[in-house]
Amino acid sequence: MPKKEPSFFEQVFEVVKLIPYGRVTSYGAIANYLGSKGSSRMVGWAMNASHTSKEYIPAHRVVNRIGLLTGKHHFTDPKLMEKLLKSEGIKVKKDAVINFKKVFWDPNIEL
DNA sequence: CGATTGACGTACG
DNA sequence: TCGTACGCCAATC
Repeated sequence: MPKKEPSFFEQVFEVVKLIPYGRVTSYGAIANYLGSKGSSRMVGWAMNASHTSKEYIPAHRVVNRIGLLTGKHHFTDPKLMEKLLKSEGIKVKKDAVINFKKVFWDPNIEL
């Protein structure tokens, strides 16, 4: 009975999948885009559920507001997150995104 | 159905 | 400037 309804997660997934190559965004930005600004924790929850999602969610492009890779430990391999980001031209140093402000992608503005 | 959790963010001391 | 406390809201146990 594949009766799935549009849940909070799907909205987060959609936005995350819309993140362009070589760009990153923050949990708060997504939460704000969904209208629930302040509920940044929900975005984190959604990402956790992304593992169960049928579609691939580039969660490595989502970091916290300071550009810190707080969610790297939730990946199959912690170093995978940095590797993917570096692979997209994003420099990562000590679990932090370099030039975060420059590569930051805000759905509220871009969309 | 109530309590707990959670990959954040902001406020306050 | 740094550390701690609280709020957000939905999902899971």
